[in-house]
Amino acid sequence: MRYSQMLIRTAKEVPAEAEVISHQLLLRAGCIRKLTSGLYTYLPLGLAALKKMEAIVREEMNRAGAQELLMPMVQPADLWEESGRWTQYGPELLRFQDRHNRDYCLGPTHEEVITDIARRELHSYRQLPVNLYQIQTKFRDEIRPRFGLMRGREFLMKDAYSFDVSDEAASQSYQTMHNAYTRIFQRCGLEFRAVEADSGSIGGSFSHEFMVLAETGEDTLVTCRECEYAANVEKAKVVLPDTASKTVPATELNDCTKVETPGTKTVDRVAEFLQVTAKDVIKTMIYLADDEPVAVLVRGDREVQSVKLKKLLDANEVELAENDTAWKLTKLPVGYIGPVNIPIKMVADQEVMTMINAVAGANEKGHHLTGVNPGRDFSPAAVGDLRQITEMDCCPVCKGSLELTEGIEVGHIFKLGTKYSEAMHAVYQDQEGKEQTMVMGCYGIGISRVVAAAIEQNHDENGIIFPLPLAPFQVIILNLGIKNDETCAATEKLYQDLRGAGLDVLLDDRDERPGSKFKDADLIGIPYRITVGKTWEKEGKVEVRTRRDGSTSLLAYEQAASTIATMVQDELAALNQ
RNA sequence: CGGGGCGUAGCGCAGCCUGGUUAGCGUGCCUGCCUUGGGAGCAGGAGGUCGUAGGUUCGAAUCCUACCGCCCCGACCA
Repeated sequence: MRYSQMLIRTAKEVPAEAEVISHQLLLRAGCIRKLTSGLYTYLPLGLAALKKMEAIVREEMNRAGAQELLMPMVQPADLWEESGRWTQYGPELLRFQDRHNRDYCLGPTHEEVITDIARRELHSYRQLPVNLYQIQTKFRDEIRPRFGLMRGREFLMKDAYSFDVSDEAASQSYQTMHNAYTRIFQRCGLEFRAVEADSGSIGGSFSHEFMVLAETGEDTLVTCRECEYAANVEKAKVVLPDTASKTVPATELNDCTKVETPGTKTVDRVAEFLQVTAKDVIKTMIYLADDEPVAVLVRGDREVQSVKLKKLLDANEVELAENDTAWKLTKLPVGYIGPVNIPIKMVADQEVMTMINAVAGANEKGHHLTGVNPGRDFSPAAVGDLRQITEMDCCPVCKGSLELTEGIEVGHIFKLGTKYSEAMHAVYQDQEGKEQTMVMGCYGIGISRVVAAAIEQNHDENGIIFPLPLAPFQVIILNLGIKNDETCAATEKLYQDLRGAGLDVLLDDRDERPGSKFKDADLIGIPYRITVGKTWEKEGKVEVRTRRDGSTSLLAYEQAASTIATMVQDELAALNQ
């Protein structure tokens, strides 16, 4: 491609609307333009990167034995009613009607449609296993789209669905996809982790998220320094140290006593007032679980992990109640709520049950209780792992030390089980001719989000640093002697030679000053830059510069094309192990 | 859906409080000269329903009302 003919408009200034770096750089580099909130046009340069990612995914999915198909983006409501999700799915599902007043939605995901295909097309165990995938635009009406391509409403996704004869076979399919995903992100040249994850509203029994490590990630993951354990904090299991389960003789238990604690609405204030630590206080918070108030107990220095809470309560939605809401619903004094004789449903983090002679709210304004002992003074309706894991906790697998990192979720794989196949009657006949329900899995990759994540992870003050496999162009040639016919001929030949070698090349043949060309080349993040200018005129040499580390070397013009072609091919091959 | 902020040239902004020439600056764009290894310089030029609708007024980008759009916060807390 010739720069002079390509639609690339770069900008020096940072658009006011962009918050995160990938969004800023994608706009500045002329990769995307916003149409409206959460909706973006991919300009030629951005599309080129997107296509690179798409190709890698397609190649690896095919290698793993999956077959590509393409499903409609518009889906009829009746399929969603069959699965139960028409009512279950929230306002993220964009619903609308056609001219006949029939209900439809824009597909945020395609379980219903694929299961419909499966039940129509797959009837025998001989046809299984099958893994079908598509690369499609999805629409999710996010509450608050933000961060450009990271959380748009419309985005490009690869979604795959596997159908198996049994749970064991489904596990095999799951593992195949786990391996394929690992290869995909390795090939992209991204630093990533596969972590154990909560399976969320899609349902199912087991799932992993693939996280690109970047400071701006919306997710926090925990990894073990000693073993392979890695999990999303929403899921990461807290194990209590053995010492926590010791039994205490009844004589060491104090009586439960009410004390006056004016003006101590926070844990820290109470602890200070009563000369204890936050670890001695039971924190009681009022959550709304599907609009029902629930008291949640954690130790004073801990934080509730709402995803864990949601799971324990088997609720669709949990949120912390606003102060006045809590008061309206429970008539309990916020700041002085405690577990003893509490009139509403109560659940507790496992750790709370090991506390001895604790401090807790007395359910009376300005008063707390001391000498509170779980079991004797209160009994929660349920006890479980409810709190957020910390770096002070130990690995649930090997007891090693843990590290917390930020990550961007770019892939998610689920073992779905029979949730959809049962609801929608996707069955096959086994060897005995008996009807069996298919066991499903589903596997997504946010193609457009990977592009954003790649930039979040790979950039500097000068702009994007595209990893070679995702770069819209692998090489950019700068013609700095645009007025010199010989220089033009030389860049032209280099351009043709590199293209002949199978590389994606951008030839900057614009009549611009050198400074602009250097700046643009840096900003759009092309991994290799070849400069043909004075040094070529004088010595017959061209300069090759690596975008990532800025290292340069001079090559004899005659060797340049073959040398660079080899560099690019070697680098790609190394990632493609 | 609540709270806050912002809508003025492609982009970044000033002007608005205190209404009054032809609405301005930087950048980008066009033309010419000059320059050519890290976003040069000079000269000339094009480009605006001041988000939309209504109101107040002799007069509205400016004051009032409604609507629309965009951005940020509302996700570590008892």
